[in-house]
Order: sequence, then C-alpha cells, then structure tokens
Amino acid sequence: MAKNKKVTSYDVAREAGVSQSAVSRVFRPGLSVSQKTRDKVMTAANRMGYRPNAIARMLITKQSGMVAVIVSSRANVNYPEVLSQVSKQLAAQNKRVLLFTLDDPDGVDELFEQIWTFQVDGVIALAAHFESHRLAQFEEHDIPVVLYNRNVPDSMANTVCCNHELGIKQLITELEKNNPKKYLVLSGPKDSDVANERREIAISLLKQFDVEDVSILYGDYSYQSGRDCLAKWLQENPAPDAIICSNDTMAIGVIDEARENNSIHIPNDISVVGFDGITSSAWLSYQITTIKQPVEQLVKAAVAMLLERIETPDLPPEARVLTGVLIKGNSVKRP
Amino acid sequence: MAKNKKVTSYDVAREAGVSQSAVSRVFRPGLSVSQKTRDKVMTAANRMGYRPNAIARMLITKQSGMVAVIVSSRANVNYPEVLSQVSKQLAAQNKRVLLFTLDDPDGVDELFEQIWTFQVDGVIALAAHFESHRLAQFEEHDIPVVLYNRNVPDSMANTVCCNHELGIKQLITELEKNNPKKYLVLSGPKDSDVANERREIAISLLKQFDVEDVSILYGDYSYQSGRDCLAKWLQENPAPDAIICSNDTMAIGVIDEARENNSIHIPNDISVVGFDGITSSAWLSYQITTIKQPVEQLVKAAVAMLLERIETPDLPPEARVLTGVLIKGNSVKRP
DNA sequence: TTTAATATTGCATTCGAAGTCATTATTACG
DNA sequence: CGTAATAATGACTTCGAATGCAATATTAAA
Repeated sequence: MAKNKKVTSYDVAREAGVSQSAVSRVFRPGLSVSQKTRDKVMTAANRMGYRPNAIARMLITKQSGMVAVIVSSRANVNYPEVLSQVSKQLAAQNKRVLLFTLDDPDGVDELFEQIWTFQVDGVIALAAHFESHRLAQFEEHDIPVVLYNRNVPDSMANTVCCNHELGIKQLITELEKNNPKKYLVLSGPKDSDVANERREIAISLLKQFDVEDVSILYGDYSYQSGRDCLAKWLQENPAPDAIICSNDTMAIGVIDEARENNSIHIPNDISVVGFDGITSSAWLSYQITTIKQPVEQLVKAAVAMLLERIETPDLPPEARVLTGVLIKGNSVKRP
Repeated sequence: MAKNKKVTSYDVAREAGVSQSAVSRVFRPGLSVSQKTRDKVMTAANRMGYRPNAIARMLITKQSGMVAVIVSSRANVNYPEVLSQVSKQLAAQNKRVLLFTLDDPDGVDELFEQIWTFQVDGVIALAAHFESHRLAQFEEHDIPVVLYNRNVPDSMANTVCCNHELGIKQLITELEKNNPKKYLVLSGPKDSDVANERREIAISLLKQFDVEDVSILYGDYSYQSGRDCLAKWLQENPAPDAIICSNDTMAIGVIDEARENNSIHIPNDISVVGFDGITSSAWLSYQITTIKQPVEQLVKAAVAMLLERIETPDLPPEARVLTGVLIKGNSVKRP
C-alpha cells in the first residue's frame, strides 16, 4: 500500500471487476446486491483500504449526517456532561457533532452563515439565546432545531427543559420547613432566559408561600459572583435566613463566602439552595440541596426529537419538560 | 422568498446574467473578477439568499475545513475550557470542529473509520491514548495530528504539553520546605499516559530529593477515588505527611476525606498538592497548591502547529512544552 | 419447459462549486 | 493608432458516491 492516493469507488470497482454502482450499493445498507458481488467488493475494498467519501455522499444525498451543536458561554454549568452525552447519543444514530461556540453576540451572523453552508441536518442549541427571527431563519432553511434547557412557548423550535417550576417549588418547600423570614434570590444574568425564568418562578412561588421579605440580587452564574453578591449584601444588611441561587456554582460561592466569614454558619444561620446538580454540588465541603437535572434523559429527549424532525420535517414543534431530582444535601437547616 | 428551494451558483448566475464560474470566483478570495461583475453577482446573491454550499466545495477542493477533535473521557479535567478554546481558535482560522468522544476503547476502530470518511483536514486529540500504529495510520492518510497534553517522544505526531517535570519539581520543592518524612503519590489510572508520566516524574524527583518513604496509590482521576484512596490508606496506615495527587480533582477528594475525618487537618497534618489548576482548585474551601496549566497558550500552540502542518504537510513533527504556573494555595503547610 | 415475476447489474446522470483553458475585453505603451 | 501585455469571462470538466432506469440474470410458478 504505497503513497496513500485516495481510493475511490471506481478503483475498487475496477479491482473487483464490477461497476462503480455495485460498489456503492455494497456500502449502502438495504440495497439489493448478490452475495457474490458483495464478497468481491468487500475483498477488494479491504485490500485497498477503501472507505466511502462522506463528503461526496453528502453532496448527492443532501444529508450531511452532521448536527450543529451550538454552545454558548452561558452553558458552562454542566456542559461537559451534556456535550459528551449529545455526542455519544448522536453517534449512536450515526450522526456527527459539528461544534460551534458562541460567546460574542456579534458572532451570531457569522455562525448562521456557517450553519447554512455546512448544510447540517439539524441544530441543538445549548443555553443559547436566539431572537425569534433567528428561529424563523432555521425554519426557512428547513433545519430542525432543538433548544436545550430552554422554554420558549411561542417558538417554532422544539425544546427540552427540566421542570423549573416543580423543582423550585420542591426547594422552597425544603426551605420553608424552617419558616425563614428573610429570603434572598440570587439570580443569574438578566440576559439569560433560563436565569430569568428561574428567578420569576422563585419570586412567584415565594408569593404563593406567603413570603413577604424577598430581595433579588443579580450575579453572572459564576462562583465569584456568588461570593461577591453575598459579601456586598452583608456589608449593608443583616444576613438573610435563606438564599435561593439560580445555579449551583453561585451557591458554592455563597457558601464559601459565608465560610470565610466565621460568624455565619451554613446551614444553621443561612440555608442555601442551588439548581442543576453539578458534580461539585455533591462534594463534601458543599453538599448543596439542589435539583439535579436529568441530563441523560434531557439529551435523549433532545436527540430523539431532533431525529424525528429530520425524518418528518413537518412535525409540529414540541416541548418536553422533564422532572429534576431533589437532592437533599446539607445546605438547608434541618427543622 | 417562497419555499426555500436551495439556491445554487447556477441560479445566481442566471439571475445576474453571468456564468456560474463568475459566481464561484466572486465567492473565492483573491480571484480576478471585475467590479461590475462582482456587484451584479453580489446583488443577485443577496437578493436570493445564496450561500455557497460548503459540501460541494469540500468535494472539489479536497479540504473539508473541519478538524476532528477527539475527546476521551479522561480529558474531563479542564476539558470545557480547552474545548471551547480550541473551537474558538480554529474558528478564527476558518476551520470547524467535528467532535468525537471516545470512551470505549472498542470504539477506536469506528472512530478512525469516521475520521477517514469525513476527510478532516487535521486532528486534535485531547488526552486520548493511541497506540503507535494508530498514529501511523494518520500518517498514511496524510492527516496531521496534534496530541494535546501528551508527551510521546518517538511519535510521528506533534504534541503540546505542559512541563510536568518542572511543575512537579516546583510542587515538591514547596512540600519539602516542611521536610515531610512520609510521601504518598496518588496516581491516575495506569492506562493513562499522562498519569504514568506524572507519577514516574514524581517518583524520580522524590529520589533526587533523597526522600525514602514513598508509597504509590492508584485512583482514576475522580473525586471519589481521591476520597476512597485516602480512606483506605488511613484504615491500614498512619497518615502521611504529604500527598502528591496527579490531578486537582483527586486532591479535592483527598481534602474532603481528610476533612470528614476530624482528627486530620489539611495542611497542618497532611500537605496536599494537585495538578492542572482547575477552577475549583482555587475555591476557598480547597485552595489547592497546584500547577496551573496554561490552557490558552497550550491550545494556541496546538492550533498553530496543526495549521502549519496542514499548510506544509512534510514538516517534521514537533513537540512544544509550555511551563505551567505554580499556584501557592493553602494546602501545603507553611514552614 | 415455458413464462412470469423478481433480483441484480451497469450505464449514464446528478449533486454544486471550483478550476483549466481558450477566448475575448481592457489597458498600457511606444 | 497599433501592438503587446494583462485582465476578465464562460464553456467544460472535475471531485466521488448515489440512484433512476433499462437490460440482464435468476428464480418461481405453471
């Protein structure tokens, strides 16, 4: 096998003494080929190290076999796990992941250009915020989209999301066992849809629980912002009884900030809850009471929906909401 | 713009009253087109929403513009950051990331098949272990490879890696300030090249420092294995004076396990060092003394090398070793 | 054994952009 | 103003696999 000049189906055909069509048929599942031909082709192909050229196949079949996965910088929460699940589950369906990272809002135009030119079969967007005209563009291009971890009721895209309402209700129920007076809601950034949803749900549920004293703070989902927000609050106010954090990372920051300040003990002085159930939320030093997102199932649902829509493009959009699991940690005072 | 029937260069050509070649030339940089033609084409293209089909372009140019990034499950250390850096920096060079996850050693064959069929321009492997005949296969297919975070001297692939030797030396120097008698080396899994390298370097450096009492334990890089290894050790042995962990995650596990056991205080009773400088290593509750990998520079180097080899395929393989940064945390006793 | 039904096969075409090459339009310059 | 040099253009071919279709081979049924 000398200089690896690319082997094409014609080369194999010549070598096997059959037509190029025959070679092609052997490498496509479910096509009519006699056993004899199949053997001849496979022998030649193996000997020559032939692999069908996916690019050429894409061109003629108009199916790239690739799914664009768009990851915004916001997604960092449990993104490695999600991404690896997505990749694995798509691979199981014989699709590849073409990865796009989106940090800069200015990059959206460029990103969309790329998506069109690469003719991806579908798109999964992780925690990305798209204006609705963007979603409309996908529709125009007949590219099915699944928004992961997002709830956009009026949208034309499919969505999967864990049940924030239910989860936050469970968390508040845990907190309420101690009848806290003063609540702090530590929200994620204002331009994050998930953050806004979680915050509004928390506020509205707290009302339902007849809680009166609720203050809202805004972080950016980061550890440091958890620390900073609490530190700043404590400079000017007495400690709250309970803090609802929009994600675990900020909850960890809150706990560390409290820990640094020896006079405050978690959970005895302040109860803290998070959201997401990231790995480190279960570490001994934190043991956060939180809602664990059912990542694997969420991804399964996302992938399943995407494939359905690739198969049957005119299915109506669908939203799947899965229930998270309450993890009772050690960050909420026991009554 | 009715039913989005895909617009091709022929459609634009007809609309603009020029030939298909002209359209093609307009969309390739640096080709000779008159301003008049260019305007006509651009006007038509914009009106019709034309984007060149990347698949067709790939077929003819034999450049997919895609780089396969292989992520093994081992890579989880600071993988989100690495991956997002890789994606960003490749995007800046007008390349896309085709993502492959490799958990299962049995999946390697399938993985390689995919890589050949997709005709990627190059490969970046994150913390993946490939036998050398695998690397040879890349060579046969003329696909340049960069191994990230790996040091394979005899290899035909390019590598980037942070300087383990130097880093571990700095860590041991920190530890030695207290003259510890009893060392534990908590290694990563035996089938991980990085883990083996770090362990052997630690052992050999400890010898140079004339340390006599060194025991080796094997974890799997996970938090839980850090905890388990220490717990098991303490059941049967007295506490060591210093623990060198092959990564931060295990160091965190070790610290938490010690913390749970009230009689052991870190760093007063045991000094612990990690490696990698992952985000959580700096969290207040851990503050691990560790070596921070210069992720951004490592990725820059990896991407730069890959592009060089794509440009000039017969460049000799190159290994770049970057220096990590010693982070003096609070997990080593102060002398 | 003949005919009808079914299974295989190869030819020719297609997907959409890019590049080759020969031809024509411009420009520069003596 | 003529000629050489250069720029711009379009016809045609190419990349490599897939597929419609007609031709041929095989099998089953009568």
